[in-house]
Amino acid sequence: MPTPGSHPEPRDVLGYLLKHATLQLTSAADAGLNPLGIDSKDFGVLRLLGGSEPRSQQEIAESIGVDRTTMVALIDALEGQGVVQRRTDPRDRRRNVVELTSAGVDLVQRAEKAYAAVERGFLEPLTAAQARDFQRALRKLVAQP
Amino acid sequence: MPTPGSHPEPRDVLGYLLKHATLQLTSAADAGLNPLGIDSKDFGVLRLLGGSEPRSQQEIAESIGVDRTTMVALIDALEGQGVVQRRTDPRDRRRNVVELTSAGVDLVQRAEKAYAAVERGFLEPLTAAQARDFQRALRKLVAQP
DNA sequence: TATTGTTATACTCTATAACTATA
DNA sequence: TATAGTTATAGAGTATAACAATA
Repeated sequence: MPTPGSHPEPRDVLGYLLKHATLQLTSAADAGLNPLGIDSKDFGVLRLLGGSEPRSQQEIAESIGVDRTTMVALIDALEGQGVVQRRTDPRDRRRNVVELTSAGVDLVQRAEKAYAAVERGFLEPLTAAQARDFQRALRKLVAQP
Repeated sequence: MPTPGSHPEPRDVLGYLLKHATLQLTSAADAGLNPLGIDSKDFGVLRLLGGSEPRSQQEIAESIGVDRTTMVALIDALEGQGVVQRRTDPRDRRRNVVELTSAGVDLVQRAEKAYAAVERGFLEPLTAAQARDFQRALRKLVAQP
C-alpha cells in the first residue's frame, strides 16, 4: 500500500494490475484448454458458434475484434481439427457460414466446463460476494463509451 | 445478463471483460500521455526511475516484465528525448544505471498527473467505494502464485 | 566461467493491399 | 461498384543467440 505522499509502487497502478490479471487468466485458460487441443482464442470463436444464430466469418471476426483476414487462419485450424465446417450461404454465395460439427458441439461443452473451472480457480482468492461485485464492476467499466 | 440455462454472452466471460478493460485503459493512458511525448510503456519505466533507488537496465526490465534486449530500445528512445541518462555503475562497470535527468523528473511529475486523471476517468462509472473494492480485489487476484 | 549491455536475427501476431467470386 | 473470403506481404513487438566488456 502506498505511503501518503510517496510514489505509488508500480504494482499498485491500475494499468499494471489489469494487465497482469489478464495475462494470468489468459495463460491459465490456455493451459486448461490445452488438453482439448484449443487455446483461449479458439474458445472465443467456438463459444460464439455455440450460440443460437449461425454467423459468417466476418461477423465472427467483428465479435471477437480481429480482422477478417485473421479469421481465415483461425477457421482453417478449427476446420482442420474437424470441429467446425464452412458452408456457403445459399442466400449470398459470397458468405461462408461457419457451423459446429457434432464433434465441435461436444468440444464446446467440454471447453465450457474446463474454462469455468479455470475462472473459479482464478477467482478463488475472493469470497463469492467479492467475486460477484468484481465482475459487476468490470462490466460497468467495459460498458463505457 | 445471461438467461438461466442459456450460453453466456461472450461479453460476460471474465477473460473478455478483463482483456477489454485492459485495452480501454491502456489506450486511454496512451492518449493522455501522448501530449507529453511518451506512451504507457515509457511511463512504466519512468515512474520506476522516479522511485528511491537507482536501477540498472536489467532490473528495470525485470520489474516491467520484458527482456533486457527489449529494454535497450526503450532506454535509447528515452535517452534520445533527454529525459533519462545512462551512467556506468562505478562499482560494476558492466552495469548501466539509468537515471532521470532534471527534464525527466519534471516529465514524470506531469505524467503522474496525466495518468491519474486517466485512471479517474476510467473508474468514473463506479462509486468511490466500488472503485476501492475493485482495486482491492484486483490486487488479491494478481498476488496469486 | 558468469553476467550486463548490445546487436543481429527470427518468430509471432496482426493488419493492409490486392485478387476472385459473387452481389 | 461494393462486399466476403482469400492470399501475399509488411509492420509492430518481442524473444533467442551471439558478441564485447567486465566481473
